[in-house]
Amino acid sequence: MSDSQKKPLAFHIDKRLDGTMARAGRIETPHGVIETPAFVAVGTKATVRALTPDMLRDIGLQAIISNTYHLFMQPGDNKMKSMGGLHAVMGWHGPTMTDSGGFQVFSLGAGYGKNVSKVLKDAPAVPLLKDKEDEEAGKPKLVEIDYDGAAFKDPFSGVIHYFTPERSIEMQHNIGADIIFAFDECTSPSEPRAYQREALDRTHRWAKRSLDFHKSKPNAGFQALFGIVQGGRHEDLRKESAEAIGSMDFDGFGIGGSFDKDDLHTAVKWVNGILPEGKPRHLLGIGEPEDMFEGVENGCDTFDCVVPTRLGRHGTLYTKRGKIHIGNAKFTDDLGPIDEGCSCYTCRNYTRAYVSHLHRSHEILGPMLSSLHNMHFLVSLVKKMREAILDGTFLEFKKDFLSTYLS
RNA sequence: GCGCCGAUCGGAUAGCGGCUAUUCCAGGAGACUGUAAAUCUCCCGCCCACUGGGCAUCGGGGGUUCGAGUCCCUCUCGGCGCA
Repeated sequence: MSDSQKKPLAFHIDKRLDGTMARAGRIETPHGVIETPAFVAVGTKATVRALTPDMLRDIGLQAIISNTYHLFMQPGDNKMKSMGGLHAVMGWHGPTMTDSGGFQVFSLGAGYGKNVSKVLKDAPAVPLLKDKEDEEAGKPKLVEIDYDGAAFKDPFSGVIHYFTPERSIEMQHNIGADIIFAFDECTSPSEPRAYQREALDRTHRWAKRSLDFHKSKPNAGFQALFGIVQGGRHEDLRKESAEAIGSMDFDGFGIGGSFDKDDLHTAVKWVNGILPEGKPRHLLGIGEPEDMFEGVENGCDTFDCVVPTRLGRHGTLYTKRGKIHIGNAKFTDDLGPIDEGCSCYTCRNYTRAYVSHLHRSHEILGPMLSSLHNMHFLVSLVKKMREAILDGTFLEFKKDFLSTYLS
């Protein structure tokens, strides 16, 4: 096999779960295997906040996803390349991914300065449109989107940087992750259908351009490119996107954009019913336990989310009985572990009272121990989903876990 | 003893005649889903028929004024200076 034909990634399905779309598999990358389903840690600026690679490896984390936009801004994609690439600078020698910067089209654009999440809870469509008008009148955006790409304004220097699909892929080649993503437009859930329609065409054009550019470079031999399905909360757009993106020669797929909390599973099912079965599917930015159960059951293989580290830094910790605010007064005398029966470093060595004290006194170890616990919780949870698929008990596991967790 | 400063919500502060007394910290609670996030929001004198309203309040007392945390007098306490 010549270099140009060499595959940067292989995906094997070990087991499918009857009656569902769930599967357990293995993604083979140049830096190792990801056993799926798997939770991927978000390491935006080439660091998983407050956690070292050793800590991450010890809890069984398999892969880290970094961000092209943020690494371009600082320290620069060329600098990343000259420093030896993502794996070398981070000291993480396992599989890696980079997001294309498409999410920042949303978070720094339509979502800039607003209280809008990509996952909508109890979302009525009408008030959102009103909010949109109010917001548009006031705050400036940091992103302007056009046919070819998106112009990002550096919030500190005011300098404008123009991202095109080709530029995003070039930067991701410089950064050097094992799996990279096509440049897409992540739309705000508050955008009307007409806008979602328009943005979807743009995302599809950009996907093709990302793919063409990628395939023209030798990096295609050792970096895998995933295309991203969009379409918001609309069934026809989601299906159309899955058809369009799924028919292109990507190594795998990302499912992005905004969802309704209540029927995330439906949206995922529409898409995964169409995407080719033999390629991995990554559900972008989704990471709450209940959402990942739905994602796995409906055919997603990998997930990433900021939630374990962000919540950890902010003092919200996962337990089998739901989330707790460790800084609350009621925990200051609690000599139990964060989560009864948890085997993580934090729970093996420290009490709720101590972790509470660390947060209340703003000690850096508080966010560290909390992020570690949360990451262990989610990584282990998805790993258990994998085991439950392999031994055929996934649906029971899901029921048991959620009945306690959501009570 | 004399003189000069100062005393504001648990702590630190703003306020220099005009309506609901500022901000920070501490305290209480909440939010967070491809990270502009070690961030952000709300509460923090008392009471109620709590999308509002009532009553207090700026060391104590008295005064000037339509109106005083703000001006005057006095007392108490603290700091500094002089004896």
